[in-house]
Amino acid sequence: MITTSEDVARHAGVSRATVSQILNGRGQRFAEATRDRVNRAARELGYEPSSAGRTLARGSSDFVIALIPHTTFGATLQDFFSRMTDELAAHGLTLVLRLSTPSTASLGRVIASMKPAAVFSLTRFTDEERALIGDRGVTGLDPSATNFFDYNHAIGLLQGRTLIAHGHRRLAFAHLADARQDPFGADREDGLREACREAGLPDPGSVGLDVTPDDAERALDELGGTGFAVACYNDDVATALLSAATRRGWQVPEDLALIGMDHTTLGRLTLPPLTTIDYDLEIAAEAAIHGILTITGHADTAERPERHARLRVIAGGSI
Amino acid sequence: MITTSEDVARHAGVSRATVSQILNGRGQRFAEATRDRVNRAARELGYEPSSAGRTLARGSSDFVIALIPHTTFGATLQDFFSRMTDELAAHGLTLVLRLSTPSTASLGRVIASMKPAAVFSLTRFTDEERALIGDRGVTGLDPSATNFFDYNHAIGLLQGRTLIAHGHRRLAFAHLADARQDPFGADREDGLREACREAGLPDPGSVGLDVTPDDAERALDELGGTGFAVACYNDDVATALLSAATRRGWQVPEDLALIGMDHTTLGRLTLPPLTTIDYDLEIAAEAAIHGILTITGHADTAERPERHARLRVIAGGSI
DNA sequence: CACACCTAGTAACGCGCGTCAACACCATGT
DNA sequence: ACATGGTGTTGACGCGCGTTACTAGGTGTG
Repeated sequence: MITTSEDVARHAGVSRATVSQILNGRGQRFAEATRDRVNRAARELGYEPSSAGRTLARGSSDFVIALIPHTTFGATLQDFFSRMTDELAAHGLTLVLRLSTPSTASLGRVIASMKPAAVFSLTRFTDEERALIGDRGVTGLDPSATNFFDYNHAIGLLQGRTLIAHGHRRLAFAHLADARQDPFGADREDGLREACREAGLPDPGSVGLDVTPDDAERALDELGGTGFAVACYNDDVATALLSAATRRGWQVPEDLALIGMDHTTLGRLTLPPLTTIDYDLEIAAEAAIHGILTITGHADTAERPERHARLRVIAGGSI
Repeated sequence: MITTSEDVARHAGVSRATVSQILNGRGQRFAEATRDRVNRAARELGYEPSSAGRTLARGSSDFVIALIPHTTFGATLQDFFSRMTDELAAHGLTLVLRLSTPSTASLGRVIASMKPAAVFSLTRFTDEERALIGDRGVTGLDPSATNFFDYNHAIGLLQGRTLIAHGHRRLAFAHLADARQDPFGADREDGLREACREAGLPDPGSVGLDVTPDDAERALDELGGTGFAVACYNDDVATALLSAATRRGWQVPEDLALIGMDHTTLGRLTLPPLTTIDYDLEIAAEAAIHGILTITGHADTAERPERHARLRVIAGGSI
């Protein structure tokens, strides 16, 4: 049931070497009739080269490992990876997803055994991870390698500027308490801090919370009363704070202003609806894809997508 | 930088065949001293067998492909797959995640080239998928193969019984309108229908909606007025309906009763908090893992986890 | 006619590994 | 002295593929 290049060769009446070359782009050297015969045979037999054989012969596989952050994997991220999967597949690369676990041992084993063409992560590699990848002779791609998809600073900055433009002057950033869930938090808070500096405001405060009624209330206490404008790690955090504030009888945005991030569907359902930031993953995906194709030597054109992050403020009623 | 079994052999002063056998459990036949030398050498050199070589020699790889449904990939599912990753790794299997795309072509290519030990899916394979997998001589595992993790019928049933126990008599099921996002909907509605039959009630109604304010309102209209008790596909759907009902001035649960599913954090934040169902993925994970180990011939013990779904109703204020 | 030079295609090798028949060695029995 | 039976180890093969040196046949050139 499994078709090998040998089968294709026999079926086309040529040698295996011929098949291999024709199917791998080195086909100019052959007569057009032969090319056609081979291509047709491959198609008719449903031939799909064995990844293992190919890997062995070439020294590295066609797999690209994407580390997926331990954060909610909503529709946006799904589309992102879905897009990447298709685009890379068009270049013969197979995207494979791995949950990024705290223990790097498992990642090390996978990299060593898989010999991926590249390792990709939306979050910055830890030093451990970087070492692991480098040691195996694999190239990694993370936001630090290119600024194309490091929008997190820009996100915090935009949140800050938006709040400030609305006249808010006491700013704070709300993280997710669980650090694993908060992979982009530090960068975003950085951005917020920069916005404060620009406006001559003191550095923003910082709280961390779980998305639960109780912990949101605690976070409100930690913040220290009303009058704050909070840039939230994401819409879930904003929703939790909004809910706690409402229960407490605070008016949003008068007593507490909130700006979220992600433009989630649930964020549109609150009262007031959240003001939030929309993040164009389309462009980020393009950048990531281009980066990977470059690394793996598949980049067809030298042109690189120069467009920058397209962040949009989605007006709600929470600031 | 890459260590091969040849290196290990040289370092331990034995042949490659010896290394291979000792490292693959066929080591009883060797002297203990030799075993130790080989194991130590492998450890010192950080040897990790090449997946490609192994695959080629054995005919099938150590990869297990998990198709992840096109639905929100929240903390629960993450934990589920995280657990599977670790557990399978302990048996030498590498779990690899793939987004399940509508087009099966891509999946076919991946299966053909990867020769996975198994393909796993939380949702039932489509006929296309099943054919694809079978043709390549790969075994698949989906809920239909074992009832261990097909809890969806049970979920709908429990939602129905719970609503009925609270005195509700006009029931309906609320799907997500986007079929891709609603992979478990049909099974759950089935369960709800059974609950209605049990109680001698007419078949439940059925609506589909997007999680947006406007579409939730439309769904309320489609339902046809107040007095319904709605079993929702998940907490997001319930939240959308709750939000729309509140905006419309309906009282929950008096005018509209809602029961969700998933016990999401955001569902705890609404007013009233959602009554919902909690799903013990731990047990489902065990079942799935056991299934895969059986398929791949790695099952160490014949004992199979006999425990059944542990579904719990989480009391809120919405029914 | 000898020679160089293309064109079209192939034989042969090695990638890293698992497997198994075969072998060397030694102790035991006859 | 030789056969017998372990025990411990290895040589050699093949998995499917990409690659390279090479051959066979044709086409000019001096």
